[in-house]
Amino acid sequence: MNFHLQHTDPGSAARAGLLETAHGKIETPIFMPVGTHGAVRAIHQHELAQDIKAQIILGNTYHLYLRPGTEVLRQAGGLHKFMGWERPILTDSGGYQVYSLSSQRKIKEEGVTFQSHIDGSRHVFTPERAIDIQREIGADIIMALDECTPYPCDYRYAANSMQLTHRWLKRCCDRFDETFGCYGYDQTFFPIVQGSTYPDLRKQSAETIASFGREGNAIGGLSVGEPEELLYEMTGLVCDILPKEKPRYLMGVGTPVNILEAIALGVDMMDCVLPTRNARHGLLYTADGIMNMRNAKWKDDFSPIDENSTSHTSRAHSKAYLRHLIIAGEYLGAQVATLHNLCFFLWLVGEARKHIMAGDFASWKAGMVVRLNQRL
RNA sequence: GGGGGUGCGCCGAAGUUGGAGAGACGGGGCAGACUGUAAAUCUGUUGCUUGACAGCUGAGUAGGUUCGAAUCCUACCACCCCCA
Repeated sequence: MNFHLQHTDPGSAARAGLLETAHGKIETPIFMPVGTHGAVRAIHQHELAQDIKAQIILGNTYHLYLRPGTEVLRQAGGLHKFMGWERPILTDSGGYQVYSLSSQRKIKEEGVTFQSHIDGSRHVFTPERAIDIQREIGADIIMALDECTPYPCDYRYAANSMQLTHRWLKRCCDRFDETFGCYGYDQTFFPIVQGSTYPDLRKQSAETIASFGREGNAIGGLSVGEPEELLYEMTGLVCDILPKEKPRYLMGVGTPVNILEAIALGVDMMDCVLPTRNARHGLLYTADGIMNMRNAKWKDDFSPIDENSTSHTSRAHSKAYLRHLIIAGEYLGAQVATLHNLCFFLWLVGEARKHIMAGDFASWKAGMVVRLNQRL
């Protein structure tokens, strides 16, 4: 992997860069659609590439390990071939499931024991196993196994959890460094900063993670319900410590405003289920605010869903029609809405990048945030 | 034409040996939530008035019996079933 900064914004910590992976280049800052099971819900790979112009997508180690399983992925020649996606993929390690499936897992020094949400069977994820599975999935960027702490989280727990994540990181690195990609191309490995919402822990974690000297670094444990001020405070604090010349990935963020604020703080990569999940639930993001398509006020509004969208279906179909599809529970409603939201998120980071290159990101962002916060 | 049955909420549907229904449950409607996806999910609300307390109206229609009726009686109306 290779990363080089192309431009830094004079009015903020924002930067534009180019990330090169085994499956192609990524222009940063970038938003990465989430495709947990080897599919971005309601979107086909063709649309993902041609319409949305996604440059990289996510897969999930825990979910892909349970289904279809590493044996199938190996036979397929890796996730890229299995799903027919030739561009970069990043896999989350399962660390988020330590948080989201907290009721059915146990954390020990050795690793995490999960009870499958599918059939109740027990599975052990050690740091080594998480790396091995991600080798078999074949993602371009693979993540350390961490514990994504919940919010709120008491100091003592946050500190102990962070130390455990750091010890796991050492084991992940060792395993990664003594193994190779299964399919003839290189993979890269990102460690993850934790420390909950405690500045001293975040600082300690960021310094520890930076000391490992990996090719990129991630910030985890945020956007789990904490106030946005804390999200920004922790992100800014950590970005100031993580090396400038390496990509920074803020995990699980966020809303369009969150994304612009994070970019301003020096974040290069983000992912979030919000554009896809909310689309399925009828919530659309536009440059002029959010629209709840289920609201009765769209019932007879035959104007385009969003005349400025880069999504052709958002320009071709009316708000009234999309509302009808969503209210009627038609699959097409989820497809059109998801296509819309992802096109918007990719458009937004693309614009952010243009303005960073042009040197007027900060002022452009200030105006956009006001527009984005509107409710249509 | 004769016989039988049913009739309350936006819809379907509980409940009554006569004793306080704004009335389970489901659907629909309206609104909200969703941030490294156990989510095409979840939550609230859904007679009228009030910010709330509270009050008002309400069991097809009109009468009757009774201390008291959605529940019993009579007539009428509507719908369903059977016979002709």
